[in-house]
Amino acid sequence: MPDPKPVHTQIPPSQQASRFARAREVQSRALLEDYVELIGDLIAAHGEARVADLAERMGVAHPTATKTVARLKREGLATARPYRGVFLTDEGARLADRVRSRHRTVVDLLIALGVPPEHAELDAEGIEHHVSRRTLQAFEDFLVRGQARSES
Amino acid sequence: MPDPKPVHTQIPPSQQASRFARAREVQSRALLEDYVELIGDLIAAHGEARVADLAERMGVAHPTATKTVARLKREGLATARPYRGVFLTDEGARLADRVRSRHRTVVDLLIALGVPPEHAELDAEGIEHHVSRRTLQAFEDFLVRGQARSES
DNA sequence: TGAAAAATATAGCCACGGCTACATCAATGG
DNA sequence: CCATTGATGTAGCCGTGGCTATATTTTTCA
Repeated sequence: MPDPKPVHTQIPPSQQASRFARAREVQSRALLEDYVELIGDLIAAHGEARVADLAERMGVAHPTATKTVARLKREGLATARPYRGVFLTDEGARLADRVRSRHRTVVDLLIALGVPPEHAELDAEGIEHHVSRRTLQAFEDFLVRGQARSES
Repeated sequence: MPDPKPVHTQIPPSQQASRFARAREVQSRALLEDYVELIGDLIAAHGEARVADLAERMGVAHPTATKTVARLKREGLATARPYRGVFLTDEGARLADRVRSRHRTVVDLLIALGVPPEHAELDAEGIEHHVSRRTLQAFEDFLVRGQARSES
């Protein structure tokens, strides 16, 4: 039975607005993060990232992938020459590492909480982008605590 | 030091694509969920939900709120007559309850993991929409376990 | 009561992220 | 070696979700 208490109206409107604003801002970065991570993975696995592979793995048509790559270039995260593969800038590579690490932490946390692994992957794909540094730290601390306990 | 192992390329492309597809699908529902919850809160607090209040609390201009309300009507979640307030259909009200309850669970979980409350609210606003039934259940079970321990 | 103010609606713009259809380039193999 | 095929790029459409500017309706109060 859900508690009908109007949680949201108990805080100042401006504060609530800024929460939503942040969520929107995160959302606009999420796609770039996913692409950057995927590009990094493909380069590590095959030495290059082709637009066709990006499209297939993202589950979109290739013009969509091309467009997003253009945006990555605009944002200084990737480089690409026509009909050649896509590569990451230093900044893009750093972002890819952070994203990959955060992704793993989120998945590990969900699994530690009892979510089945495949399910954890599914949910993590959306959740991860909204996990701030501070929250990520809390996740890592929790995982370390759990590990210490299981080792004792 | 981030582990360079290409997690993402170790699974079949089609499976990876469906994860992203799901995340996109969730995203398209997220805004509706936020509005429905907010409308429910405003009605509970003030007896009605005005477009101006929705806009202020969502942190958008009011034409944006009007447009979203139109979409809520199309989706059968809300009703509204011009220059009158916005109200929820039965389906909208049920959704609002589910969303509100899930929101609280996510916030409680984050706090239980050591995230400062205000920070928990901030991150939860984005995370909650991606928490599936299965994962939500795991969160609730974890919270119950923690409560049982603190009571003993 | 009727004019000013506030709330709401409408029109039209933009960027993003999907898509299909079509054009162009590159790689392969007959 | 060049023609076909596959990969990539380009054009142009759509819906969403922002915005500003302007019209309209409702409310308020002098």
